[in-house]
Amino acid sequence: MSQHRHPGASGHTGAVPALPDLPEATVARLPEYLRALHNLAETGHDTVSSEALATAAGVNSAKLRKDLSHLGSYGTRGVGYDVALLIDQIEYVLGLTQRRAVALVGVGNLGHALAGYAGFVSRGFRIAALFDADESRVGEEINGLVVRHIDDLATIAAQEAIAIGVIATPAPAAQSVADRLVAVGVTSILNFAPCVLSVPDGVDVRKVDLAIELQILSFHEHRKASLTGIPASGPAAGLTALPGGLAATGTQEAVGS
Amino acid sequence: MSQHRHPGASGHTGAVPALPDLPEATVARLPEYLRALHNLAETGHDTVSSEALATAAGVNSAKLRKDLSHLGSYGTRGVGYDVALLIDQIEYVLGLTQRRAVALVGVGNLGHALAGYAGFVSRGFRIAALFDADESRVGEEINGLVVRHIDDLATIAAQEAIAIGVIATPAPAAQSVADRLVAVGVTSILNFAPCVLSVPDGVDVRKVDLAIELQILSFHEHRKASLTGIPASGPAAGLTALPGGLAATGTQEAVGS
DNA sequence: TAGATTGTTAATCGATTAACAATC
DNA sequence: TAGATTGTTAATCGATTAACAATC
Repeated sequence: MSQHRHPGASGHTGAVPALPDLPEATVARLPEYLRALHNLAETGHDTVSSEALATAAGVNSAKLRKDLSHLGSYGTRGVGYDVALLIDQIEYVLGLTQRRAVALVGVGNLGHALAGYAGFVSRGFRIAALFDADESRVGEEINGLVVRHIDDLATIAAQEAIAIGVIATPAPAAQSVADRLVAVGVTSILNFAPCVLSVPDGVDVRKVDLAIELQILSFHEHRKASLTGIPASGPAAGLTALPGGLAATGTQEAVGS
Repeated sequence: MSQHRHPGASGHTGAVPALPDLPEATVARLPEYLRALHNLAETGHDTVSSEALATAAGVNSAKLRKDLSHLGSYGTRGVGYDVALLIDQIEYVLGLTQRRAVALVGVGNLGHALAGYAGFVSRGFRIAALFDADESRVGEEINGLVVRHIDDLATIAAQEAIAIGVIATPAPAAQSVADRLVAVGVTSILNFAPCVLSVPDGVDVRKVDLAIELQILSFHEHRKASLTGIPASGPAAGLTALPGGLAATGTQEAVGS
């Protein structure tokens, strides 16, 4: 991840070049492009067309070009995009030129797994501290890190310059944990607890609710069953031919592998 | 979860009433309303206004009323919504009147945690089978279920009427697992592997990528730092006052707790 | 030059929101 | 009836998409 001067920085007065005001939908797709680009780089490609990159990222090429156009113009007409340059660009925009420190709160079932998740480390982050409110878990070592008591959050947050807090506690504890994270200056929270968090302006919260994902899929199962006229309780309904046009959930489109 | 006849079922000819054609954005919010309604029911409320329910679900009331209007009219003007009735309604639409069987493939770090995740069971699902390709993991018992070899998928899928497949394998294995799931009739897949899956029309895929969530937060951290003129590497930037209008990420809005 | 592919335009589509008439 | 709150309308906003001029 080399530092890369941002080209959209015009006559801005701040000490740091302002980032382009990217649409949220674009921001959410940039990490997917980045992942696809790393795959391409590893397989020896140094140039890629919008069509090929779009396929690898599971979007259509018009959307990809539109998204990239918000970053500035980094393609070459008639040729495509330089893979290494585009990686640098996207990593710069996403703020991945520094490895951000993550604090994980709640080392139960899910928290344990997250603490050991290699993808966090390989994609730009550093798990800097683990916390729990349960004394019986404090002191346990997970993946080379010792679990601290949540009361030590302030001390450790200052030491480690925590940029992002991850909440993996039960729902009833989550708001209190969020309040503590905000109090020590954390302005980005990833919440795995199934509840709504109340935070001040300027704090970003993203929520991942595993049961909700299944419930959304359940709706589509139910809908497919009702369309084919097969009773919703019938087994093996999935083997029946379906009318087209149902595949897209807004999450992924079918693409050639 | 009582069976509830769907009111939007007009003169449809199929054996099962057709579901209303809900906007995807609405479908994605219904589970959040359902969770909030269950909380309300548990705390003794039998009626709720759109304003109160919206707050509990982290959306504004206009959006909530609009969403619910797609299901039909279940509120009473001047009074609000009947909590129990609305729970039945939403559970019906989401297809949660039956407990759907889930097959989980990949019992590594994350898969282990998912296999023990209580939220799946408490919110309408049944983990019916665990699979792995690694012989050393086959036979292990997790949460009362024995891990089977992925080659046994066809046999067990037929026995258990698997409705949803969850992929928690490393990325290189995910496409092959998806192909196998589709081959045995699974038409809904939740993918935790960081890669794009190629599936036929009629198969729904939702993707959860934990690193992508952090990268989106990283973008906003980077952006906040650039706006305040504080170098992106400076610690404790979060304690600085920020210009307003930055809180919403499209994922959650600030609400009173 | 001819072929390929980007970056941009403009049309379309879907989602959000405020306001308020309907109505309990 | 008066007050409260829904369901719907219409305006606005943001995202998607196809098409193609620009240009390598």
